Amino acid sequence: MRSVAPIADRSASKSARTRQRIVDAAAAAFRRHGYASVTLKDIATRAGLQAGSLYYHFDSKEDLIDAILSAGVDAAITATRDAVEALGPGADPVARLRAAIAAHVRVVLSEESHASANLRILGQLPDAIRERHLKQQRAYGAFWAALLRDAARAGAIRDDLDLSVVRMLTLGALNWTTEWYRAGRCSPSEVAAHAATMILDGIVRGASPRRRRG
Amino acid sequence: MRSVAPIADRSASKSARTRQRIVDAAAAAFRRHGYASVTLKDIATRAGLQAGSLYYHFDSKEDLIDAILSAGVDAAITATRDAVEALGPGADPVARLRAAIAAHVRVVLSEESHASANLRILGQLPDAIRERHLKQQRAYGAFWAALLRDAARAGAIRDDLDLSVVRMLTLGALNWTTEWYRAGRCSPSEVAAHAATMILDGIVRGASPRRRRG
DNA sequence: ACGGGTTTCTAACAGAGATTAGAAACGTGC
DNA sequence: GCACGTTTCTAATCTCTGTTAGAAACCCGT
Repeated sequence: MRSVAPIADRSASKSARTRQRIVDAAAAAFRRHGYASVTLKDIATRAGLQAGSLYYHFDSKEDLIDAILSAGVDAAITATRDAVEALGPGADPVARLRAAIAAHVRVVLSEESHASANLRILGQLPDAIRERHLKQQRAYGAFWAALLRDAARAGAIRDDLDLSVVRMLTLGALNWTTEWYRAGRCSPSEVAAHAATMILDGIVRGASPRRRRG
Repeated sequence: MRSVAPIADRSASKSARTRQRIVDAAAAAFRRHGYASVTLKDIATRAGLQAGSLYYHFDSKEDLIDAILSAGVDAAITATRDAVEALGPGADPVARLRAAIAAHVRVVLSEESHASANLRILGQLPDAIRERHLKQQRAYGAFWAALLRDAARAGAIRDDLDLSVVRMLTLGALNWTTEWYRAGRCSPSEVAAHAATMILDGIVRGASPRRRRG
């Protein structure tokens, strides 16, 4: 029997800790090599186990993927919403957008969260798995749509734009960072700042009024 | 023996035409399903052949991938450079950027070119294959770097930005369109226009001086 | 030290996919 | 109608991966 497997903390059962180790190993492998080239043997080795032992913790490879996908989107949702809400209820909608952009970049580039592995393999999953997680992703998309809508209603956004296209382009710029960002040359925060400037104010010289961060 | 296989046109040998059919089928499959979930049998079926017959035209699956990758980056390079050069030598550097953005989006969203398949599978390839094509991709990156550098030298770009970060964020926004764009709701040109506006001028209301297209 | 539940290992199986060799079919100039 | 080079098919091989069953090792309270 498999244990109930709550989120693993220090006091958790051995099983829960091993399970977490497996998820981490898998996420790390996926982040580096994509979905299909990673084998259960790879994951097990990284986690210090034999391939067959994974089946004590997960019913199948798909089950393992599911765990990572959920954790990843969850991390993004939580991080972004917290960052926005930390500004308080009456905050400037552009400042809220800036906070969301920064939070998204940070979580996507962090190694601990599984958001990066998530993005990396999203496009590679069999349709069956992807559909199982569509709802969660839609929720995240709706969150961003609301951010943009509020900003537009406040008159902060130019009115010649289709907000859903803007949203996809924005998230694209942010998500793609996982493909090229390597620690060292510049920090995730710097990337986030660049992204916010570019998306909100544009790269062309010529003052757009809002430049300071909230 | 395999024939020399030039680019296939109508007058080409039967072999060359079949080869092209295979490449097209493979690119279409990759664009839809990613790299590893596409089997040689799938590709062969789409091309109207048996799996084994592919080996008359390609030495291996990797060889086939290589053909698609080269064609894809080639298409992007050609399309973008042509669009920029069509503006003439003395064109406004921001207009050149706008043209490059539009051309990149168009080629990436076109079904015929293999650029979309290319992007889709880039992150999923075994390292060996990817490294073989790094040089070509670097060349494309250098082209964009030059576009941005010229614009910056002309004083058209705000000076608080790291241009290589801007470049990656920009290409990210454009490349990610392959993940969400579906024909119907709006045209690739509209997406391109939104991307250019967002990247160059920002989405926040408040006049940035350059809005008209070249 | 013992016993029972928990966790991991070992050694297999089944299926799929890339690849190959050789046979068949095709097409074309004579 | 034939011979020969080209193109495709068929059937088999070989390797790899997910998966499973059962044996071993581990852990811990008594």
